[in-house]
Amino acid sequence: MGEQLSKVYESKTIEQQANEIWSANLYFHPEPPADGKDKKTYTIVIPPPNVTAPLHLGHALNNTLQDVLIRFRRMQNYNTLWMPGTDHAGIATQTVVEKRILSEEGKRRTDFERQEFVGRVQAWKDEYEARIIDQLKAMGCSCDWERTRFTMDEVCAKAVRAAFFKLFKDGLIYRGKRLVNWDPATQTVLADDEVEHELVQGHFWYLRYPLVEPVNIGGEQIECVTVATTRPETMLGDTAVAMNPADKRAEYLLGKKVRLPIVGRIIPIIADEHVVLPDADSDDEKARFSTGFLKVTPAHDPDDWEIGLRHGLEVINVLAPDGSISDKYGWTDWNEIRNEDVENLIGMDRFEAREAIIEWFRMQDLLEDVREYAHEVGHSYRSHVPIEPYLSDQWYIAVKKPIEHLGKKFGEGLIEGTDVAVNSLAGLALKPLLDGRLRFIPERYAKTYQTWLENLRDWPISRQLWWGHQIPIWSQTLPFEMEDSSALSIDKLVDAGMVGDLTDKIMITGGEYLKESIKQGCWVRMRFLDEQMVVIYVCIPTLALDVKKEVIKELETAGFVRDTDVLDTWFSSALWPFSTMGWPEDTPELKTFYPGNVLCTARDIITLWVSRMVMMGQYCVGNVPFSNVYIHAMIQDGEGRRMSKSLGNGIDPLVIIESHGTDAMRFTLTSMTTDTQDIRMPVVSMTLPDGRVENTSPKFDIGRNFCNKLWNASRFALMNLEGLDPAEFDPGKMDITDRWILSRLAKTVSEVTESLAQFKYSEPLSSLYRFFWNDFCDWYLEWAKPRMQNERKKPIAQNVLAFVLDHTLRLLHPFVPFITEGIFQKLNEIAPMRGLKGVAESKEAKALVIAQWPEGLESLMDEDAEKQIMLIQAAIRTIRDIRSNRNLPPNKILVVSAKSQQETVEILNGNAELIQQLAGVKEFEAGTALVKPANAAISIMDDATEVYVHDAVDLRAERAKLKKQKEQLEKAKKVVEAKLANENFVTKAKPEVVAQAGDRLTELSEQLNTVEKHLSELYNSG
RNA sequence: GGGCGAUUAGCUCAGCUGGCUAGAGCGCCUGCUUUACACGCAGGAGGUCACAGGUUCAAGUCCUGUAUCGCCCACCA
Repeated sequence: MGEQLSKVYESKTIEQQANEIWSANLYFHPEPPADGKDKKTYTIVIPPPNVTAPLHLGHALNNTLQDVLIRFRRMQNYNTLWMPGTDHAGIATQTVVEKRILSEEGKRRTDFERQEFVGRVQAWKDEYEARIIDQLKAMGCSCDWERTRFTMDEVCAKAVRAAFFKLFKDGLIYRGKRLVNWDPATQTVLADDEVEHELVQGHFWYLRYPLVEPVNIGGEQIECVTVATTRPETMLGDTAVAMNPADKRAEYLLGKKVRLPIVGRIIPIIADEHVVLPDADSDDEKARFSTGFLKVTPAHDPDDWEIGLRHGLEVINVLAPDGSISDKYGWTDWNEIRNEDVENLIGMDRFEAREAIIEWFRMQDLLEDVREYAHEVGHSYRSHVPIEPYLSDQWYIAVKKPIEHLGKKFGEGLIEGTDVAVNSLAGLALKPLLDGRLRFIPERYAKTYQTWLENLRDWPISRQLWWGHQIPIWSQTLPFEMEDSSALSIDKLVDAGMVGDLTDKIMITGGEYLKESIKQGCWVRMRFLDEQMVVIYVCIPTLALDVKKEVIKELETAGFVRDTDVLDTWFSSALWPFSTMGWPEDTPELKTFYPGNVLCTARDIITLWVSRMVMMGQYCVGNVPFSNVYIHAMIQDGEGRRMSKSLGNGIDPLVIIESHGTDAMRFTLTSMTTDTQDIRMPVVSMTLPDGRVENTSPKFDIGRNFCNKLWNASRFALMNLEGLDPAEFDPGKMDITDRWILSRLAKTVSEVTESLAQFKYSEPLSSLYRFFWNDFCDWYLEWAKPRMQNERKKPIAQNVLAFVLDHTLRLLHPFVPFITEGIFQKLNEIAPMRGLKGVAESKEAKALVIAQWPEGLESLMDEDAEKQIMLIQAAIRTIRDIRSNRNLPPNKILVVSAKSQQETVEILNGNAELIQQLAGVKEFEAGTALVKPANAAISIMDDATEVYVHDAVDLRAERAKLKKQKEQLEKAKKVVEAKLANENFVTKAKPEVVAQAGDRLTELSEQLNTVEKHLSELYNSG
């Protein structure tokens, strides 16, 4: 016989004890089945948290939701795997470490050797990874900790190289130009989300560009075209002037040439839809400022870059990395155009040059106008200087290129209504959505995914960082010789037999080592710079093997250099669902647990992450990585703002765990999870016992109150379960409250099971809440109290109580795992054998975490019992209402009678004891022809049952109450009558709806009659 | 600019295929040391479901428009 539950619920102790049980038994560590198959599996891979910082409340939500699913399925006997791990988060992590080193040591990244700096980041990662894993454990996450991965660990790194190699070999990785966000102050590239937009009070300068030959438009001689710009200094790199083909002036000006001021470059006037037509009255600010002529600077503006691509314009870069004007970084026509005016500008900072150029235009009378203009300008979030779009070479993945050898498996041609090939990477991700193999919950998010993929552009994957997967490519620029220089393309070379497999026909001096590297599995590609020079790229599949090390050594001896860039963080994230399982090896894990079942994440990374995982899962493994994508809400504060460090409105999950307990936190988070896109959580501060002041939310009290109630109800139950003997159970001896609570339990089981399977959280939890609190605690336990004192009734009540408690714990376990496990362990000690012999069994389990999920209780549903109890409850509420209304003290024992129709009378009399117990009534009697005692208070129930509480009359209160009731009834009756008088309603509405209205009218009439009768009696009696 | 969403009680939210006499928790009011729980028990007040039209026998629910708020994506000559 065990000790009872402690008087006070202490979350910390309970959490610790449960964690010990779970980890000692490795319950979260599934083995791939020895026989290789059969058991159904359920897999979730964690969205790996970034190692930049400890977890926040959003993580708590995200991981709680996953854990609910995993625990639910584990109890349903699935072989469940929840794969945990963390993400190296390239730029974000590198930045936080750089910041810390700068503030603590005053050093910059460039003060370190690469290896040394990476070591520093590694140290940060080790610290935060450990903290994050601890946090996840504290949150109760039932991850398979034995399989914890990190996106840059050896297993994942191998997958990254394998995937990269595969893409490279398939010709999907190429080198291309791209405008990046350049921070001239720190001289680094910034990701888009590191660019802060600030409203800047700037100017629009209107610059005149002289035409080479004047043009006559409608009798008017035009000497110049005027362009409007906010960044005049970029004009040095202009290579065209564009106008909208719909512009009236277009027919005279298109194809004409302009002499670019200062530079003297002759540039064409071209047509492009992108140009906004001028309109002084337009709502569109651009149209108001536009002259209809747009200077095109492909090297210094993203839009212009696109225009340049469309028209094959020259790209001239006039800036040095520090933001000064320079002829050294891609000013291709410098030698032809150089003149004194331009040379004067060289070396000037971009803003200095801006002034100088404006001044030049002013002097030459080419500055037509200057207008004030407020606009958003991207600034570096680090140095706060305006960012400069800067042209650079980057690695790309071709996402729309059909992959020939996948045509057989995935099909060929375009997906209907799109320009996406089925067997392109984009197609591989899009098709499963369209044919239903991939589903979003809520469904609306499928649209985000679909539009993104349909409009996808090639994926730039290189980043100029040190922290990340270094690109596994060695390259060298070499001279080459070829007779037919007009055919400079890889395809042509292949055709000419010059490249082939690249095994033995390399025509580059000293190419022997390439042969060897190819023999070792490397893949080689070429890119021709011009007619003499070619870049040779060698991709190495994996660096794990010693033999590859030798290849590398040879390559490096021969002058090849490894690319210094690293891969975009999302590249390794895209592989996460299978890199964690050991791909490219055909591991038992991969065979057993891939593809997974559900991915659970927030909507902001549907495009960045979800789509890419599907893409790479299909491409690398040949199947979608998961069939369901559950998108949960994002947590905001009470004002609807995102929780963030800078606003100081964040809530630390560890603080809540400390103050309210993990289960309370989980309860609150899941109860708030409906399919809305945001959840608001009012933030207030609280003082912890040790004096710390921290943010919290009153919302968490809901969870804490629930846990406290669960603890106490269980404590009470357990106190009454000593000596329980299932052999003493006899189904025939169950009373109506037993039948009722079992029926309610059975319904709750089916509701919870069904809605959990549909990824609902708030719904099953509120079913459980109602069942546990309102049915079980408020009614069943109260009714059971006296039975526990009765030796004859006790065994039945005990057995039902134990069964219901046992099942309630099982149902609640996915949501509040710790407290339920703790109580379950006690229940096992005090009442090890449970089950309702001949009615339902309760499968034994050493621990709740692996106990069987309730099922097959349908036979316990009992409409008769539910109907009767509902009536009894209504009667009790009516009596309680009178008591409260008439100020009858709670301890005053009442005498009550009731008048009703036969059926009701029988139910009430048959259960008089139940009414007496919970309404504080000493005598209760119902009858069809009872007369109201003169001094009785009366209340009329919905079914017109009249309840008389003796010796409690208060004429004034009575009249007021009945009068109010009468008014309400009359109003309601009128509505129903009007409905039924409407012929359209009677003929067109569904028959059951009409019948319902009819019943309702009868009920209302009866009630109203009764009320009126008593009302008139009251008046008659003075 | 494109897309997605929200607007229901003082607060945070349910209300799914139209049938509603619109619900829950918190907060508020009244009463209560009822031997599991005051993190509790019993009772109660509180809503022209953002606004304007429309469809329908019937609209919180469907359609159109307006307003306000929010998010994502693109962009900012």
